Amino acid sequence: MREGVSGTGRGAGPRRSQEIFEATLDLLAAQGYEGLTVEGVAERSGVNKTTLYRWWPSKGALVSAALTGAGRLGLRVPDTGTLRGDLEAIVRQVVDLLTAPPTSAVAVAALGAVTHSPDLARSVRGFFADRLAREREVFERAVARGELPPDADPVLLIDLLAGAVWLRVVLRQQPVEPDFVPRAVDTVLRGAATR
Amino acid sequence: MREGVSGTGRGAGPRRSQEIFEATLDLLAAQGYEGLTVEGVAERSGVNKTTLYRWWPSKGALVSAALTGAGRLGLRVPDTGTLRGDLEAIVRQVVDLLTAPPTSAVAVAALGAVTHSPDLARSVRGFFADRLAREREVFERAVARGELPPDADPVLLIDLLAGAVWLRVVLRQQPVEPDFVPRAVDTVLRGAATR
Amino acid sequence: MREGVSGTGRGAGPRRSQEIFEATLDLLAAQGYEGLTVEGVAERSGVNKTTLYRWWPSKGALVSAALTGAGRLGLRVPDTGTLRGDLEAIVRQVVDLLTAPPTSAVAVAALGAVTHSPDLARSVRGFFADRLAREREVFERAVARGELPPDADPVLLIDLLAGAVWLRVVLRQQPVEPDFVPRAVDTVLRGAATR
Amino acid sequence: MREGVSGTGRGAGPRRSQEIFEATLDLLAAQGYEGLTVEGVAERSGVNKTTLYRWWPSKGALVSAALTGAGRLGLRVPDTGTLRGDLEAIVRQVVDLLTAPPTSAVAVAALGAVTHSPDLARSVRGFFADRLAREREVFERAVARGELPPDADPVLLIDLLAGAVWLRVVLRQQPVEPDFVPRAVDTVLRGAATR
DNA sequence: CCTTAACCGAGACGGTACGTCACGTCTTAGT
DNA sequence: ACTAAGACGTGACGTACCGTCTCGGTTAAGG
Repeated sequence: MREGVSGTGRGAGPRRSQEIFEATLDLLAAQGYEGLTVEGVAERSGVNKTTLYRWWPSKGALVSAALTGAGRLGLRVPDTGTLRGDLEAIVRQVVDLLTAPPTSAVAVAALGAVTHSPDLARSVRGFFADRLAREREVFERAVARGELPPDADPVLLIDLLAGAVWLRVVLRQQPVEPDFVPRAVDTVLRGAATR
Repeated sequence: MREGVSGTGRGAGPRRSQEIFEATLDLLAAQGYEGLTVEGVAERSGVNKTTLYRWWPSKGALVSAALTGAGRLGLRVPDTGTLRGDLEAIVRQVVDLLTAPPTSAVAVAALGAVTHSPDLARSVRGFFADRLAREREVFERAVARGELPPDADPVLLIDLLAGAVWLRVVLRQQPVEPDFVPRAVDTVLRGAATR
Repeated sequence: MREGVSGTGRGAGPRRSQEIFEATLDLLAAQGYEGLTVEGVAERSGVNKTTLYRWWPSKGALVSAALTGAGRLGLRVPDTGTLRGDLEAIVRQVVDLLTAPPTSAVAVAALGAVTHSPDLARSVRGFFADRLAREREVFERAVARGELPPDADPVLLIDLLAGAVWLRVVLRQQPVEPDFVPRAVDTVLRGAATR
Repeated sequence: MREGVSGTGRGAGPRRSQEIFEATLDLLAAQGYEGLTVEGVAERSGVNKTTLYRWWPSKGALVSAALTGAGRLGLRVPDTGTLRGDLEAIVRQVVDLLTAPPTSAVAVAALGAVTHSPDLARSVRGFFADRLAREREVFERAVARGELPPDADPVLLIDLLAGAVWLRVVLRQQPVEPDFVPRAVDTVLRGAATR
């Protein structure tokens, strides 16, 4: 008896999805998006190359599925009692995501490959939309507490903060000093609050 | 500055550098970084593949040289009389750089390829350092005018603003609404000024 | 005639044998032996690939069965009253078999594939044995009529004539001129009769 | 010293043509035409697969070149003093070609693959044309000796004899008895001479 | 009519080879 | 001094069929 709905795969994916996803992300982390090959994933995951192509038409689609299906890159929504605390926590998470192994390699490679694969781009859009949706409650709490005017734009704040981290870490490749997080949050927060 | 001594190539480049650079950037714009091939550049620029390899060891190095050598992607430092005006001009330039053809394709491709090529990464770091150096005067004028406390951090402000644009345009791939620029500048500026 | 006992399949063959055989021969004629694929036959005959493999272990076996089971490639034994006339009729039939559409494609492909499949080779051997057995009566009549010495070797005569056709049509790929048949028969016949 | 015109290959072929041709024919003999793979030839000849494709667009073209370029399958034109003797020698050569290892496997495979590859077919046509041209002198001598009427058709005679051998050996796969050769020659010769 | 055994469809899979593309290296010769 | 021409080994691409397996239906014969 194959308990539950359907056992191994719920009709959407090969039998060894897990091994495949893990192999994909491992290799992505190790060699970057360009260095990632479908053959490599096949070999490492013990699956035949044709099986991969049967399910995903391109490298981008495979990586995209691996990111979604393997559940790394999660966001824990903080609740520290103050908007400042919450934002600092969020920004710190972003910094960690992009700099702390082992996630960083995957995250940077995946996000950086947005320009290379429409499939991946779609997936990344979804990733951000999801994040934003979940971060929204932080701002709702802040508005309820009176820390933020009701017409403040959470998306803008997050874009500013997360964008700064990306620019610094990935594009300018400059280390993030310890006081970067509070200073960034402080600047943005004042601007938003004194509206 | 390449004027002076020799015209064509002063010992540091093949004879048809210009054609090569243009072919490189054209193809980069047309097909992205991954789709760009050395063979393609050779063919389009009418130069032999061997010649390219003689001068640049990798695709990244070639693109990097092309970006520097062809002088696209320039920044005009504004002077509108107010910090707000200057920042808005700068941010608008960034938005244009990433969204307005024909530069946008090159810029996005090149910056997005930072994760793929150390050579390119170095080049991009230089690009940003150069930009920041030239933008500095905007902030000096603002301090002189009293619009900004002397201990404000220009780099942080630029990172926030430019990073937000990148995140929105490239990673989240959401169109930039008309009022994005003033709103972003306003938020950051208040935060910085009320320090 | 397969009526009688069971109609569809009397335990020796899949239910849709006819469709399968026809698909096989059609594809054989259209694309040659090498171009013929089991998957193609499956698709065209509306039968599952597994079913084909359940009944025939190889392409050769399938083609072989198709040739036997579909009853194309028949030989009508002539009786013109003279050995010369009979032989000319037989040779002409061979020429037609190898050159006149639509049978020619199947015949050439099948016979030519003898070198590729033991199964097919066996089948072809049977085909020739059958032909020879039925042609034998032509020679018996000729002996009875005194046109041929009783120790003449019919097999040799047929080999010479049919072989010449094959060599010319398939190996040398030269068109068969109108007077080829009488000239060939004449040569062989004189040789045999003057023994 | 690379004597003469151009050394290894006279502009028509890769550097290791010989190894390639030999590998091709060996594998052809060992596994037949269908079993022959380009990758196999590449591996065995120590040459890369792409190199093979650079020079020959298909398996047929490769085999064809190998047959021509390696000079196996030669014909020695006999001169025994009588037409009968010459023809018997020729037919025996044909029998040997098709039955005696190691040539037989190559010959049968190559000739049998005529139905599979236009390239090969062309090559085989050339092979036969060449043979016929060289065999012609046998018949000229016979005419000069008065053994054959001047209007006899050598091509027909050869087609009859060689065709019979092919039919028997390859298609009917029946062993060639010792007296087959003289009997076949005798039959054909009487027919031709009593013209 | 109902069972039961033979037959079939579907879908996934590991595997081999295909023919192609671009890589980066090398040699030879030419300008 | 620089370049053209072009052969080559190499790795990966994405595809086509191969032949096999498992599972869950369908048929249709025969009690």
